[in-house]
Amino acid sequence: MPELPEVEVTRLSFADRIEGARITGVRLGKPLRWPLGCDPAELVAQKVGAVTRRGKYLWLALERGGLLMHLGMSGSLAFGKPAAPPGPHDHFDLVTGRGTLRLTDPRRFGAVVWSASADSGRAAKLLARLGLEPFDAAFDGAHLHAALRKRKVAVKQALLGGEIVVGAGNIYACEALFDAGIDPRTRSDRISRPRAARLAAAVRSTLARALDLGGSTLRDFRDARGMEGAFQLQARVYGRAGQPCRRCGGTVRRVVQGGRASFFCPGCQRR
DNA sequence: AAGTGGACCTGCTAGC
DNA sequence: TGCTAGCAGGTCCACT
Repeated sequence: MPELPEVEVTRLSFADRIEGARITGVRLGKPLRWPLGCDPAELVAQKVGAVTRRGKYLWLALERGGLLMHLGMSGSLAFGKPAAPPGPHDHFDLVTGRGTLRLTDPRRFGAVVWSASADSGRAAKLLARLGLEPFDAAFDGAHLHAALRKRKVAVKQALLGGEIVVGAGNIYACEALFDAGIDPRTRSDRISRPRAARLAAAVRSTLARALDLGGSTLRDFRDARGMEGAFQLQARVYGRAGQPCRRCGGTVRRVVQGGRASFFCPGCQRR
């Protein structure tokens, strides 16, 4: 579910409230993607530091190490005062003096992993392959063009891979390619320099707009305050197969790439 | 080495 | 109404 905008909106909705809070308890539910990697009792009495984001991962700094969190496909975090009794999909509670941070994740593709630091140990291994942050000044047309030229996959897959630029998942990769007028099936090494520049700008503007709108709530995404996103109401192509393109009136198509659905307008997007 | 497909897990929806 | 197949926002890993 959560792509960069949802993760960042989540972060912003609880980071300042949890920072400085003292951990008083930890509750684990069913196993997530990876084991926590430490004795939960070791977390108790530690103070929570800054909450930062790298790609779709959140890093909760603690006094000794920190927690790397990922929301997977169906995860969401809530942070609030009296936490209700855990439901069947609540698999991690970090209880603090200021409230409980709770991970709800029906599919359990998400994770909470302890690491000695963000750039060593388990966190470093998970973050090692990530590409540039989309809002990093270094992510521009030239960088994207050079990176795309080295690969032979479809441009949509190159975006989703996260090794060139992080943050665009299935929704925003489709939307950015629409904005840039590029067919998602175009081979990445056939994207011209000007088109790469348009695509880089489209990735940034798409993610920025989604951030502004609180992300996308397709079914159940909420930020840590329980607020839904509104970007899905503005999607140009994602989830709109068979419907008229909002720009040219043509019919939005759905194809499958790498096992994932891609949506595009054949009239507006060219190879 | 890069590209591809399977794996993980649960819930919801459309169609019979 | 009830069952089933197909689909879903991610990404790691094994295999070619």
